[in-house]
Amino acid sequence: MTSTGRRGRPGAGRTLSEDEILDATLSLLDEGGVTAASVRGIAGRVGVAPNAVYTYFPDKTAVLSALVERLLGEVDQEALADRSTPWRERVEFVALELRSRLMAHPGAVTLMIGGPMEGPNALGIGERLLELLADAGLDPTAAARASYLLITYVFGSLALEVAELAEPGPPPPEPERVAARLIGYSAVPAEAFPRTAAAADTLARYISTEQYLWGLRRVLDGIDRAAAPVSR
Amino acid sequence: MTSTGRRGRPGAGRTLSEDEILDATLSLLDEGGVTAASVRGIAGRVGVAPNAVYTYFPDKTAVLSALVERLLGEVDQEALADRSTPWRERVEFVALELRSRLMAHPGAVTLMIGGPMEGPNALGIGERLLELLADAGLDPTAAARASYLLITYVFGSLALEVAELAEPGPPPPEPERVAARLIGYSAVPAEAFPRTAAAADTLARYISTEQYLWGLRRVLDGIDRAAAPVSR
DNA sequence: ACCTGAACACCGTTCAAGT
DNA sequence: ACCTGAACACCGTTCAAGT
Repeated sequence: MTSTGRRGRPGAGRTLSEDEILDATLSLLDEGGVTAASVRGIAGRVGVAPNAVYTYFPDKTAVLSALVERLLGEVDQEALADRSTPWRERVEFVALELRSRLMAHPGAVTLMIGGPMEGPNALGIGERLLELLADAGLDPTAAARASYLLITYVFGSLALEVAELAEPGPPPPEPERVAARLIGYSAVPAEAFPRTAAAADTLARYISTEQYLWGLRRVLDGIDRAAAPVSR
Repeated sequence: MTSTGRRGRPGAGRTLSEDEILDATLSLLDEGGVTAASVRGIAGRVGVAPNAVYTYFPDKTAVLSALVERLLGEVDQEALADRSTPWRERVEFVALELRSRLMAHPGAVTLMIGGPMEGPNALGIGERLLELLADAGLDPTAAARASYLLITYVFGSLALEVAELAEPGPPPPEPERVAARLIGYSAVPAEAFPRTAAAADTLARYISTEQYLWGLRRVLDGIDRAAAPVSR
């Protein structure tokens, strides 16, 4: 086949692309977690010497930041900006979308909270959020604070949810139980921590999508109350 | 001086203690960030061969987990359990305490969210939180969810706050500006993201302790509303 | 311009050997 | 029981050399 074969390199011109490197990085991340996404591993997967990666990216963190930006590009910013639906619904929709897209790549969540998100996609989402909160009646100061609160909640939730799977090899197939295990699902001594044991049981029964939405709605309630301090 | 000198080892018996290893780990974490807290670095600091660490801990993650547990032990659980003060004030007090104690060791925050917190101190704090939420009138299911929400908020906030400093060498001395920088303080193109640029300005002006408390109070408002769905 | 081989300064962990 | 030296299988990154 006349595909872009790695063999028989034509003496000049690039045999790779930034996107191919990001593809390889993401697949390694999914298969083996954060530790598997090494420069040497990436190079090996695309069939190139380790240092060839540095032709495309200045260093490893640049590769990972670019990957984060690409994943954030999948978020539907128009849904966030659509004034025909109530602002709370828009937040809930995008929060759920962000969760499902990112939990498909648990290793990437660790990367997101590990560094600042300052690419155009990250800034775009933040900007839409601020517009939306203005729609909700918040003054600019409250909107700034509320947007930061929402970002904190969403990424904090995902970080805690992912923490349990972060450790060995490929991620286990039951992300729903994570929230429960985080507060000690497996082996909580019920004598010493009776309420914790019962709570772990509760959170194990309710799937974590429900928990995620419940928390988000409490946050939105709090923002709502701040938005209308007089009219009620 | 007849201090516990590392030289002239007495042929038998331990020259170290778990606590000495944790002290060394914490100081390395504070001085050089997460990457500086290596097994070889720890061993070097306590004056021992790298593999001697494995006499005291099974592996590196065990060292880090023990350190996390020790830091959580500094939290005043009695303040959380003290029924003579209103439940919201108790949460705010401990949330502020947790923030000041952990932001003194930014590298440790990364460790906390990186893995499950399941030591006795972590479980103890969770248990006190559940008791407190029962005091607030929440049924066990709502209390389980609210406690998870509060944990998410506190550690999510700290994780985002610390993300900016995580990168090189010793942490910069201005943790107050971090929140602002996180959403692009440094170089937000105001033409493309006008609200973000203005919000960054807002968050830069208000110190992040205020932002932290503002968010916490929105969360508490939301929980409060869930606690009393009928009586108002 | 892009890729390679070789090297540098690191990792965490294991193992056989010494006391 | 505790520590050491040496080794193994890795890292990210740099540099001189080749096309």
